[in-house]
Amino acid sequence: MARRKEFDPDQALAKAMDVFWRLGYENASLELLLREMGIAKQSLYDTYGDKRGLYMKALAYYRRQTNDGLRGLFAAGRPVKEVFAKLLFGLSAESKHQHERGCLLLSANLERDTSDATLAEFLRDNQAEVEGIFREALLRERRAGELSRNADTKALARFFTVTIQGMRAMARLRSDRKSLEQVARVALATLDQ
Amino acid sequence: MARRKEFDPDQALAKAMDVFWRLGYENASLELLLREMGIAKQSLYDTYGDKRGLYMKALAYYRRQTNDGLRGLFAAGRPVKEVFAKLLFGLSAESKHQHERGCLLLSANLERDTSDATLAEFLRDNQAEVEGIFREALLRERRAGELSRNADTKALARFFTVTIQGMRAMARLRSDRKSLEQVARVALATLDQ
DNA sequence: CGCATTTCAGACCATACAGTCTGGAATACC
DNA sequence: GGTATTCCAGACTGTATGGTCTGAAATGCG
Repeated sequence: MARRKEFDPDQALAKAMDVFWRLGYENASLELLLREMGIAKQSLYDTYGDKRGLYMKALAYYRRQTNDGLRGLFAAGRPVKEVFAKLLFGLSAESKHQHERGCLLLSANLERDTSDATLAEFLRDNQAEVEGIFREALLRERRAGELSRNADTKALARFFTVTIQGMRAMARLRSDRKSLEQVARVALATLDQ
Repeated sequence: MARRKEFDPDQALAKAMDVFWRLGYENASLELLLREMGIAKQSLYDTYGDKRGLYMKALAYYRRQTNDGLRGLFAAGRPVKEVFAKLLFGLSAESKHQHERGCLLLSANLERDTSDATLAEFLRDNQAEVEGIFREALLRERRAGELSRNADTKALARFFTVTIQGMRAMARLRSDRKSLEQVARVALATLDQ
């Protein structure tokens, strides 16, 4: 029988995610990844395949974490507008450091080679998932009569995923809470029709 | 005296911009740049400094072109909402190829190293410029009484720069005209208050 | 025409980096 | 305790890439 791994694959993956998040795929050198993960090169290749495999696993990890968080926010049964407000104002109030990191998946989308079909599919799927979370919450609210009967829940869900991405892009450049909150207020007003 | 350049620096720059636009900074190899620009390596270094210099000049070129276009759109004196509609629906109707290319400056923002102060400053400046164009148009409209007296022009201007960036991010992934138009409609509704 | 100067072309160099190989250490089972 | 198996560490390799150097060609002015 063999000896056990000396590191926790999930914990090391979290570290790798952190590096990719800070630096992007290209600028995250294997050397730095290994140092931050605290494992040997061979262990990385044994456990995650190659750099690309590690990257994809890190993206999946991030996605799961983020979307579970979203589901938690909307599950509480609070008014949807309140939850969106919490989301957008929460984003606005993040630290400069967090603003600069932005969203790992948004960065992945914009730095990716457009011919990378696997990654594109993964990101498309994620976008659909997020839209689905938003849409279900909006539908619940509409059924409960809290939202206008003819509100277009699909359009609104898409609109908010787009708005969040736009805000993340802006925040990465200009970590200015006031400006972000201005945008948030305008966006939230679309729910009062 | 010396001989003249055998190529048009501006035309070659446009070609370089095209390459960066398609592939991003990292993936645009010097070899490909030279091939597409149709010049020799030494000429590139003589004319543009180095790869980074060429990149920055290409970004500036793109910015000038894009923002001149924006100014032209808003200058015509048509109702601002109509112009924003033209902008957002125009974006929605672009080809898949155009959607995949997205916005060079948005990509630059998201693939950049966060410690790159020069590039950050350039992009911040551009964002302010775009917001300024939007804001002036909104102010004109408000003075003319076409827009609610207490409309927050600064907030609206920011909101639309954010929306466009979000839509560009989404379009890069999912070139789906209908979805984009849904988002555009929700966003445009913020102007009817 | 001839010279000074700049451009062009491509060989050349240094470096960074992903990925592989090798040898030794640790560990679980017999 | 011995042995098979897996892990760890780091040397090594091949390659791609940005950037420099050298020499030759072109060109404008005197």
